[in-house]
Formats: sequence, structure tokens, C-alpha cells
Amino acid sequence: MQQSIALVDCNNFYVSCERVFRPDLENKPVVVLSNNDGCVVARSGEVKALGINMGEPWFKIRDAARRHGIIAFSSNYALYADMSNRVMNVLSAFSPHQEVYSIDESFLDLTGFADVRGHAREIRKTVRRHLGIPVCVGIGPTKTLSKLANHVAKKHPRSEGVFDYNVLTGSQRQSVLKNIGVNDVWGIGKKLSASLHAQGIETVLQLRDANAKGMRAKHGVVMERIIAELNGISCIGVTDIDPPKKQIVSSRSFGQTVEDIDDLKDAIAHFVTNAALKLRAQGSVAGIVQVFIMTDRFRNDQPQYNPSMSLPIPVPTDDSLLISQWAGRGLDAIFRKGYFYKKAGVILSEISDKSLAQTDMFAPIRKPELMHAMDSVNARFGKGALRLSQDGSRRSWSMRQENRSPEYTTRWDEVAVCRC
DNA sequence: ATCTGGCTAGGAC
DNA sequence: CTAACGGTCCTAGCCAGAT
Repeated sequence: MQQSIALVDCNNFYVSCERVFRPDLENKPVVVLSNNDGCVVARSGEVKALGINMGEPWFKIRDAARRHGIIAFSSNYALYADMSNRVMNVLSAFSPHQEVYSIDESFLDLTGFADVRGHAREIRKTVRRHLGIPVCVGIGPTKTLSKLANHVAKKHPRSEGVFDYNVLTGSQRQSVLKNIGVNDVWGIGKKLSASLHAQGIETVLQLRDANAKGMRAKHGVVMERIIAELNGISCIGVTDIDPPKKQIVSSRSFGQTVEDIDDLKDAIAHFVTNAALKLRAQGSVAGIVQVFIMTDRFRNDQPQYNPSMSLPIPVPTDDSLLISQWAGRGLDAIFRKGYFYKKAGVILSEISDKSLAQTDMFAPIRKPELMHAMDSVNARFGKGALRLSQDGSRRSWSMRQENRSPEYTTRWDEVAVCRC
């Protein structure tokens, strides 16, 4: 039977989240910036129309943005994550199989549904009514084609936010695919698209009809799968359960450069806390912690130094204190005086299930309640209520955020500012 | 001859 | 006034070394 996979994608998600609480910004040009107010990571339609690109460094376009009256928000991930959970929750009622693919996208398996397009229109209406977030729905026989269908739904106002590839005739499919560039296909980025162009393949139609064997030899299995998916042969299934992470990273660019090891100690302790929290949340332990510090790669006039060190943790653990000790040791080993550090982070790897993990029978037993208590206190009273002693005595490294909106949905003390 | 770990490239969002 | 460019996560493919 023909599969009907739907991809539901929120429009300009971060901008839409801000607009829910600031309806006065409807029809106005709005952007949301990355951490440190670095780059543009979400644009309203008005901003896209001005030709401002995704990922554009903010300082480069600040003047032009001011001239056009663009409103810029610092990123407010607490808000976006909470809104995302609500959206995903609403969507879960529309299919027995949902794969939450990213903060603003879900795949839903609608195979066998009587009126797929009607169902999709209902999805849009419901999310809009419950949460005020506009979404588009693309439907196809494979994930790759549902992504492409979503692209069409977003681009063509006549589709009214829903596009179903499955109901098209063969020649209609051809003309749709002929009008989309290969760079818009899921899994094809800048490099692959350049190498396809060099081969004379410009459109999705050309790619779909390319010789599968030759393409596999030249570009690898990823390309082979993409081509199969474009031909309606599903290679990438919808998976409802998300597997535990194999790697957990916590890192940040600093608001200002730092020279002092004590500032880096503070930052690293903070990153360990954050990463270990995620580790415990998925019920895992880590066997390796890697620490890295970096100078500003954009400053050609300054000496660069980007060391890192991997430290095996003798007995894999989820204990912030233990991990922090190893990370601190790593930092001591790689730190050199005299550099201006701009970024640092920790990476946890060799991650395994805590319940299956080998324990160290000679080690002093640390009460598991300690970490548990720390997580509960922080969940209840806010992140950072209870911290490691190294974390937070110095905050010289904290990021710039000039225009962050209130945490409307997750903090009572910020709700009062809501203007709705 | 095959498996393994380490590392880089490329990609998504 | 100047300087100012994100964060997390994945898989494939290659190589070297071990089995």
C-alpha cells in the first residue's frame, strides 16, 4: 500500500513563538538571533523578502536592519522549547506514529487514513487555534518526498499550507520536481549540490532519474538512499522512540574573551553541570569527558590556540562532581597563559545505559540521592539554584543577550510583562 | 581477512 | 567609542592497528 507520511513544520518557528505573545509584531519584519546575539537564525516572511539570509552575522546587517525597522530578539530557548512541547503534544493526537524530528518539525504516519488532505487541514487549524503557531504540512510516500512537499506548501500560497505529493499524476510530479533545485532536497547541502551541478544535475527531477549505481559509486550510500526515496521507495522509516544520545555536548561562545584560568574553570563547571543533567535525564553514564577551549577564530590578528583533551573516566558515571573533577584536570593540562579565549565546552561520550553499567566495587559509594536531589531542587527552583562550587562565582564569560523576551510560559515572575 | 577505534567531512536545523 | 560570525547531534568513509 502507498504510504502517506506527513511532515508538519512550523513556519519561522522562533519568530512565530515571539509573535504569539506580541501580536503587534504580526506583519512586521522580525528576526531571532543565535546565542550571543551572533547570527540570524529565524526570519519572518517580511525579512526573507528583504533578501536577508539565514545565518547572516548580525553585526554585518545591523545598520540595514535598523533602516528597515527590523525587530531583533535574542534567542529565548526556554520559551521555544516549551512552545515546541505544546505543539508536539497537539500533533500527537493526529497519528498513532509520530517522530519528533526537531524543535519545530514532526513526521506523522497517516498511511491508510481516509481523507489525508482533510486531516492535514485539520492539523493546521488545530495547532493555530490552540497555540497560535502557523504550520505547513507536506505529504508524500517517503520522508524525503514529504519534506519536498512541505517545501512546496511553504512556498506556494495557493496550497494554503497543505501539499500532497501522493495525489499527483505522473506528469504533475515531473513538473513539480523540475521546478525545485537539488539543493532543496533533504540531505543535500552546499558541497553535494555543487558536485551535482558539476555533473549537470540541477533539478530534483534530474536527480530522481539519475543512474542509481553510478551515483552510488560517485557519491556514496547517502545519495543512493536519497534517489530511492525520491522514487517513492522508502529507506528511512518513521521511528516513534528517540534513541538515547551517543554524545552530549555543552559549549558556548563567551560574551567577552577571557584570559584567566579561573574564569574558564567556572565556565567548564557550568558546562559539565548542563551536560551531566542531560545525561541523567536519559538514564545514561559517560565513559569519556572531553574538554576544549578556543581562541577567536575570526581574529586573524591574534594568535590562535585550540587545544582539547579527552579523559577516560575509570568508572563510567553520571555524577556531576566526578565528571567535573576530570574535566578540571583536563583544563589544567591544556591551559596556556597569554591567549584570549572566546569559546569553551565539554563533550561526554562513550555513553551507555546506567542500569547495564559496570560498577566499581572498590570505589567509595556516593549516594545516588545527591545528584537526584540536585536535579529536583533545580527543576523546582530554577536552573542554577543548586550548583557546583566552581560554577558561578565568576560570570565574566556569560553571553550577550541584548533583547531577550520574557519566559512567558515557564516563569511566573516574567508573565506580568505579557502584553496579550 | 575482518573487526575496531579514531578522525574528518558533510549535513540538518 | 569599538568590536561584533551559534550550538548539538548524526552517519559515512577512510585509515591504522589489532585480532
